Amino acid sequence: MLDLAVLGLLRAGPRHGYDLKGHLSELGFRRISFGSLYPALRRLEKRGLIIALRTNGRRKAYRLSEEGSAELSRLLRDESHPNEEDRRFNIRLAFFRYLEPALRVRSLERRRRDLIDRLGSTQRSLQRASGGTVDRYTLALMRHRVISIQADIEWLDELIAAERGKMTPD
Amino acid sequence: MLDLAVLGLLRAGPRHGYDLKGHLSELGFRRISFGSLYPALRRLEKRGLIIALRTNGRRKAYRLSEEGSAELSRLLRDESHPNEEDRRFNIRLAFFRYLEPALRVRSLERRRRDLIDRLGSTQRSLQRASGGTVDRYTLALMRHRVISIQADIEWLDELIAAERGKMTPD
DNA sequence: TACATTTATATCGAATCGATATAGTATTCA
DNA sequence: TGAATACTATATCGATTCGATATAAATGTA
Repeated sequence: MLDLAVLGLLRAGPRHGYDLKGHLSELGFRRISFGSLYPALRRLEKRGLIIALRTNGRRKAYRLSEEGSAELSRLLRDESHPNEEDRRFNIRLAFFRYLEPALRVRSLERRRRDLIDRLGSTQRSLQRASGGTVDRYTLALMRHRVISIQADIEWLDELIAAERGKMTPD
Repeated sequence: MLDLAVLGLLRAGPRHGYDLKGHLSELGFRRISFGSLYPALRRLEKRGLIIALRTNGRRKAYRLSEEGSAELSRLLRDESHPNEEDRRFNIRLAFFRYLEPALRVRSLERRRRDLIDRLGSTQRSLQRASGGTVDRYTLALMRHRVISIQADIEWLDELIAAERGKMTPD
């Protein structure tokens, strides 16, 4: 998942570790730690997906290689994750411009299906729980979760509509 | 974090691993894997916080010990996590009934402050980004994040109001 | 009876977290 | 000027968590 984020950021130009962390925070992925970021960079370098450009002093900038660019495309396209994690979808979305336009709607619709599933199961457990079995905090939590998922679905619908509008400008 | 969830669930009575996983899913924590759950159970058992009740066959049920109950209280009270993870707050909320009532509002207000901080920094990076530097997907992501955080804050305000209303029923 | 599904525990390597160490560079301000 | 403080930057460590997979008993069903 970090691999995806790192490759995505480097697509726009070379950056060093600390810099990447800053940009990840800006994008909303605040909780990615250096303890995963630096190992990820070495991992990607070893696989030849990124190339270290030694700059002044200790600072090491990395740039995306050809293979790295190909791997980024592959990760963005990747449909092997049914019921993908929220964070992973968000990262993919942040680099959607690097995904072939034709695959974008497909990807958004898959996400929509996942959320609809999740909404269903959350609503079912809420119904089971409403029979007086759970306390008010748990109930509040479950209700809020339903509302959040619904809001996410509506937002996705807007994204899908916008994407369709762009595809067939009639 | 899993420790908190496991202790919280066992507070209500003995359960075995698979059962715990099911209840965690019901509560909305769907992505907790057996690869973390079973090690967590052994960890907690070794610390004497839970006690294995060997039932029929391979099935192992666990019950909360006195020390486990104390540790649960400690974890629920715990204020050593500034800017706590979303999931962790949600787990704490799910077991709020085991937190001393006087500390509940405090805890909710701390969460509110965290979210206000987060809203501020998200809005600031959105503003920086609105200067035409980022693509529409990233922008959509950032805007949605702002709206989600605002919704979370409003929901928290309801919880706080309800909690206050319960405290001073005049 | 034979087969599939569900329940249940377990393990493994890899990824990630959270805390901490280290050190160079900038800023502040007495 | 020099000392203290904050920020930039990379790195490492142990513990936790993930995701995939293995195994097998119990249960459903054709």
